Amino acid sequence: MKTLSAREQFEILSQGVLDLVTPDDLLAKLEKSNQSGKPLLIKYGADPSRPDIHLGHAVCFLKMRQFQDLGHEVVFVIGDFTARIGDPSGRSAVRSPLTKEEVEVNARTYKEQVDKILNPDKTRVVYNADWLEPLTLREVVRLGAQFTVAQMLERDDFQKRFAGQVPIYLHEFLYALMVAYDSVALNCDVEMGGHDQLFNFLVGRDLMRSFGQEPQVCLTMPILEGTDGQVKMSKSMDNYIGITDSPEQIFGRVMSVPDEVMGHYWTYLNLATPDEWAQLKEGIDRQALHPRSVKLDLAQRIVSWLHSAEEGKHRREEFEKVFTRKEAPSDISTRTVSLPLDLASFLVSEGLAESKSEVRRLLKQAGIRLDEQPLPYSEHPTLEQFRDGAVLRVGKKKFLRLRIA
RNA sequence: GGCGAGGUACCCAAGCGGCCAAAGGGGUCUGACUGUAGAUCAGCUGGUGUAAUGCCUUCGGGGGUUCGAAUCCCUCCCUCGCCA
Repeated sequence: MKTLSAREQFEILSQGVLDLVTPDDLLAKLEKSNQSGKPLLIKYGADPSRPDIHLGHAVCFLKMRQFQDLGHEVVFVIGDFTARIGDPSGRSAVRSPLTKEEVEVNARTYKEQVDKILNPDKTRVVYNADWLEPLTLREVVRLGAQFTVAQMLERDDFQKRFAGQVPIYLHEFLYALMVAYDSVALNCDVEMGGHDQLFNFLVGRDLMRSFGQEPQVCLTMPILEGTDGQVKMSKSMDNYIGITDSPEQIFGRVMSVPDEVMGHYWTYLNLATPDEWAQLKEGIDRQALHPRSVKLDLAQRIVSWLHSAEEGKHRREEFEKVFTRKEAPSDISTRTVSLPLDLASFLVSEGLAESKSEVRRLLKQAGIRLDEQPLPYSEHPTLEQFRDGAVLRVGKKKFLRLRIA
């Protein structure tokens, strides 16, 4: 595999990248690696407090996979030290510290998910507590002396919070230093992540230099918007598509992505080259292609990738059946009930509604249907009689088949 | 340490003794229209339900005043700013 020249590798690796600091450094490192036969070390910092990996992360992982396919090695740095301190990095909510056990469980989950995309043989997992824990205060202070407060405040997130009078804790500055020190401890060649991590990466670059190491190349990938098309994909915004989500979920979520950002899903996730996407886009623009069908293709591709081609095909058929032709899905779970049925309690216990009040609300708005007939509102909704095997539908997406005991 | 401004529901934010389960945005959810998208329009958005100006939980925590407190008082905790 590793027959490509440094220049050829560079061409592949620099594709789709958002920041590359600096291209020359990367090329030089690739050349050196080619000569010595020693693979480059690609660092990726993983946050063990959030073990759910979604398509936003996948953008980076796909790039890392390319590195691996060219013979290089990926190191996952599990930020267990950081997680056990509790890191508010960015988000307004200060995260609560995790126990050692929680970190371990999360790290394992993390690895399992990552293996869906990366080559497990070329993926190493390390824990940053291994080198951060033994640091003495003296050493920490010396790290701090490498940077000024003004430098730290350069970070966009800090700036915003400072201006918005939102607290910034002192240890958040240390957090950037710790991430940087990880690079020193590993003496890595490349650090990868989302664009929002660029600041931390650059700190790492500086710090490595002051430790007399060859500074790392900082490589960031564009940030994939969440399914709302507004802000970056993240669990906390609930706009994410998890790579271990069910095929049905993935398909539905992809379809809910606004057209405007669909191109990012195609290109960032390597499902189409920029040229290929431009063609699709052009087809949509002159109405030769329906945007819905392009999105259906996208959803099918993503499900096929994360699950299987059969699943992708099946999900597409199901989707068209349920939402285009308004039929019930073929695989609805079935409940056997006895009459008369107290609808409110039933829906709550089945998890189809949050509370009985919500059931009443839904009824008032004609949001609950039995065999596609909206059920009328009543204070105590009760089903006296219905067809055996009737389909109960709550809102758009929740279905349940009812059998009479 | 001193002075000042704040802490309200999922988020932002009004309220400053009863008409407050708490205005207004945003978001979620439902319906219409659609391409399960977006935009638009309409509605809903604490729980319970003997259906009601009911009961329970909710305006940072605790205590108090009052027939009655998100609103007044005391105390504690937290955040922001200025000065040191």
